[in-house]
Amino acid sequence: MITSRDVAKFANVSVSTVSRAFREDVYISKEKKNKVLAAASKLGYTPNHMAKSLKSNKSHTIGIIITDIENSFYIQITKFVENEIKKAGYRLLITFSNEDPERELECLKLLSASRVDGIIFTPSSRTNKDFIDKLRDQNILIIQTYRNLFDYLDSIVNDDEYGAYMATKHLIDHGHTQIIMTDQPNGVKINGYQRALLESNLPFDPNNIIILPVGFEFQDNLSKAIKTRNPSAIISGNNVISSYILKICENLNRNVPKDLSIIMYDDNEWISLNDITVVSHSIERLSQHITSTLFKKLNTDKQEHQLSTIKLEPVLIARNSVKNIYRQ
Amino acid sequence: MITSRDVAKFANVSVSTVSRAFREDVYISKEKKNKVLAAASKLGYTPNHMAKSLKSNKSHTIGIIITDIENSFYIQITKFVENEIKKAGYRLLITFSNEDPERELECLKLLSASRVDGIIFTPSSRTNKDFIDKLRDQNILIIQTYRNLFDYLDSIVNDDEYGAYMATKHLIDHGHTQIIMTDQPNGVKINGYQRALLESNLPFDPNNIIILPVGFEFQDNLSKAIKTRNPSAIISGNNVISSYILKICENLNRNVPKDLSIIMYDDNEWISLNDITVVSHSIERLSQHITSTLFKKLNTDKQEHQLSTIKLEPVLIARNSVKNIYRQ
DNA sequence: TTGTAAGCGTTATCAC
DNA sequence: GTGATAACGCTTACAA
Repeated sequence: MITSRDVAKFANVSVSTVSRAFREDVYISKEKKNKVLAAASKLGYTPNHMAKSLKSNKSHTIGIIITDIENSFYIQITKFVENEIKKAGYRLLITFSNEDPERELECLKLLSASRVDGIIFTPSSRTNKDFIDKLRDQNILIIQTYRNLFDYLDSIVNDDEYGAYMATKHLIDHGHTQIIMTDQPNGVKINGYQRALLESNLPFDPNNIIILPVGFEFQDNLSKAIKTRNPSAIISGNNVISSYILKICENLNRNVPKDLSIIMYDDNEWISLNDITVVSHSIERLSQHITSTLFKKLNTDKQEHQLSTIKLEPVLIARNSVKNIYRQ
Repeated sequence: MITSRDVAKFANVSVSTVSRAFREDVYISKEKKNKVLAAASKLGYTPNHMAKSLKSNKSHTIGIIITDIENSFYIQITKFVENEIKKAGYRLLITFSNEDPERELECLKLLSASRVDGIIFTPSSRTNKDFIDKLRDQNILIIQTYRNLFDYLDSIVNDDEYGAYMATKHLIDHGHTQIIMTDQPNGVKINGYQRALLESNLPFDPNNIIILPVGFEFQDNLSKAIKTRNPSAIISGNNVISSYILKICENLNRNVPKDLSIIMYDDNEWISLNDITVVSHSIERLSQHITSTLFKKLNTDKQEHQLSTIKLEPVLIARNSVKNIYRQ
């Protein structure tokens, strides 16, 4: 392994000079700096990030826990965030929890072991509260995105309640009354759904709600609900559920929007290509709020921190997956 | 920050005992181990990965450079690989090159600074050869996937040449002669395309080839080619190009497969939902070969290493995006 | 402006 | 089985 000592020897300087050559705002002559950099390049030396962090007690690393890698929404956010934090001289350590609290704990432990300066994550549940509190005690900044499950942590979420309200309202306005609402647990979409029904004096039927972790059971329940309850419309809680719905429609031979109207959550390329109406969140906006909140706190004293809970309003993009029943 | 010293003090043992409590196959009494672990848990201590690595000169980290995060193919592979290496006690450091050699170099430097034990990457070009050679000199294992651009590096690739041959042959067998072939630079698909034409005594027209980095210029050229050359079929080199093609078809009002037949590369959910014929690679198989190659080398002496170049055969999944011109 | 040396948190080595 | 201590590669007072 090439160390700063090797470079120092090669360039005929001390190790501290080598160290100085690799940082800004530090006293070093142009001449020596160039000499060191040339030697480093010749030897293929890169400063050891771990030794650096050990000394400075700052890893300059942000950890992110992605709950669901199949959901392109999270991937997009990760891409934006990585880009932003790289500009600020940080790196991103990406882990996958798969919406499983046990794996989430593993991720948290890995990030803790890596002594990350901050963690961005979508809590799968409140299961790991104790460990999260310990991390906070150790001055690790923790930001929740997408779901706000800990009221003492910063959060940047989409206003899903309002999104669901808009979607339900849009369907009601087009004459739908039998609407199935789907989502994963721990969401607030159902509240918006209920509110819209109430406002229009429509009955709320709990059998029209499918809230389950994604997986076979979800697909099965959904498929049965479509067959037996014969709804005129479905609202999909996220990208993964969306693909279930389209699969089921194909299997049951239901045409969208002739036999069944659909509104999905989280726009993407194939949803747009399939001309499906969505509740859309701006990924850029969400990502920007995440990184700006992160760096604001990272660069100020802990005493001055105040909780920031940001809720971003979605928009409804009307395409052609909702039938107007009144014009039948 | 909680260190092993804090835990040692709390549990009334030495730091060495704390260290021993956190590893297997080492002499320590059950009693002390439990005592230490309890203290650690109470204090919220996690061993500092960086200090450990610094000492052991092993980061137990594998780096991966994802060329294109928009391409779900790479995301799937990353997911599998992460899972596998985690089982082996390693962690995955994920970086994004965006097919840009300059960013690729940044990624390589970051991974080098992190002293990863191995790197999995799809080379964007041969631009960074010098730096890659330096990394190899420093005993960092480097594996190429998807593209084999360095003949002295291990590689696990799909047989794209054969895939393109199959796709072209399939189209020819269905009566197509005007076939546009698309891909990103540095690929070998064009060779398979040419071979299939040759075998069927069809002329090879270079104007039917669009090989460019993905982006606006690509879309523009492709759109023009479809309008002016009026091909009966297109082969898409990857997921990203695939979405361009569908967008263009929509804009130009070409129905698939009535007006234009399409074969895509790399199967995924929406391609399958849209009933499009694909050249498909098994992501599981590719990932397994990557991890098994990785660990085989990681666990043996460098002297015993021999180059492994694995080429995986794809399959053609015929769906309904190719018109049979003979049956017109 | 440059060099010397201590120390970051861990583990390996060696006593006990 | 357990504890003291040196060392990993780097940064940073402090000295020169």
